[in-house]
Amino acid sequence: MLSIGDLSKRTGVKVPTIRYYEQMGLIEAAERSEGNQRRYERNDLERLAFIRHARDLGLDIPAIRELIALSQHPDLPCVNADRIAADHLVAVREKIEKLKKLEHELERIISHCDGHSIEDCYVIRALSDHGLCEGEH
Amino acid sequence: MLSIGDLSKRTGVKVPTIRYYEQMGLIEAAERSEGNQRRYERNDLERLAFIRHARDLGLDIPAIRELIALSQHPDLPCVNADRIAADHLVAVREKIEKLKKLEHELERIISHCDGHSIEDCYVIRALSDHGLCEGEH
DNA sequence: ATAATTCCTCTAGTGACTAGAGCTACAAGA
DNA sequence: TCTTGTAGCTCTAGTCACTAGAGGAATTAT
Ligand SMILES: [Zn+2]
Ligand SMILES: [Zn+2]
Ligand SMILES: [Zn+2]
Ligand SMILES: [Zn+2]
Repeated sequence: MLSIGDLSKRTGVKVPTIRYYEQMGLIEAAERSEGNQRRYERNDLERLAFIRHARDLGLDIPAIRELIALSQHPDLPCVNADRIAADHLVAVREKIEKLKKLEHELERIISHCDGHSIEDCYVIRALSDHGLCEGEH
Repeated sequence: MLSIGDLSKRTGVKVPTIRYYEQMGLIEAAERSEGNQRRYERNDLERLAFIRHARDLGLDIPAIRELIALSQHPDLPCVNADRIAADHLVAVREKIEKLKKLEHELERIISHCDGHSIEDCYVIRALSDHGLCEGEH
């Protein structure tokens, strides 16, 4: 039987975050000690590691909730789980694309400034006028 | 004299967002009509376009506030403005790096699943065990 | 004059936590 | 056994950059 602090140390998930996940329905409400403190078992540890890993990979809470639900029906086909991952990959790629455009534009803007007065500053001028940009954002 | 709705249409910034920018101190409190409605002039339009463009480039509100303050001292050297842009570029690059790692890991995970049952699903297995990952996140 | 639209302020909600207040439970040492 | 210190509990509010909605007033068009 682990306290919430033990669980936290072993998974690297902070104590308030564990309580938050319980509130969000990712973790079942834990058993309680006589003094009303949460007590966890080994499978809670696995569940929490799963959640943490999914979060580290950028999945949001509704997606994780769905994956947990799916993982409890081992006989079902896994298309839905695969789709969640694939959709997330698409979203990640879109973010990368947007950020690359920003990176490109920022590089260009910064390199065009000679670093003298604000009056001539290309950074300020570029911000004032999107017409100076190469692409859209 | 423009109403807040006119300003919104010409800049593409939504009406509540304009009021929010005023509250955040990015725009000076506008003059009011007899009936207490905001009335804007041409230079408010430029200011708002500046803010919008800076936001589109991903700058946050404190950074924009600082850039606006700087832009009102044309004789000062522009190192601080350039630094804000450069710092932002660094942050953008860091985000891109993180997302590329995620992209790589997600691609790998998805391609390893044969798409049969949940029991064998590589997506679920990979989420359960970071040891199956190639990198850190 | 009336109706339709726009405007006002204020509050609360978003996502995924984090911080803090005020209180209680538990574990270890004297 | 008592005491102290750490860890736990609940509840509220704050983060960021907005967005949505309520309830009412002003403006514009017909
Ligand atoms: Zn400059
Ligand atoms: Zn631009
Ligand atoms: Zn699968
Ligand atoms: Zn991993």
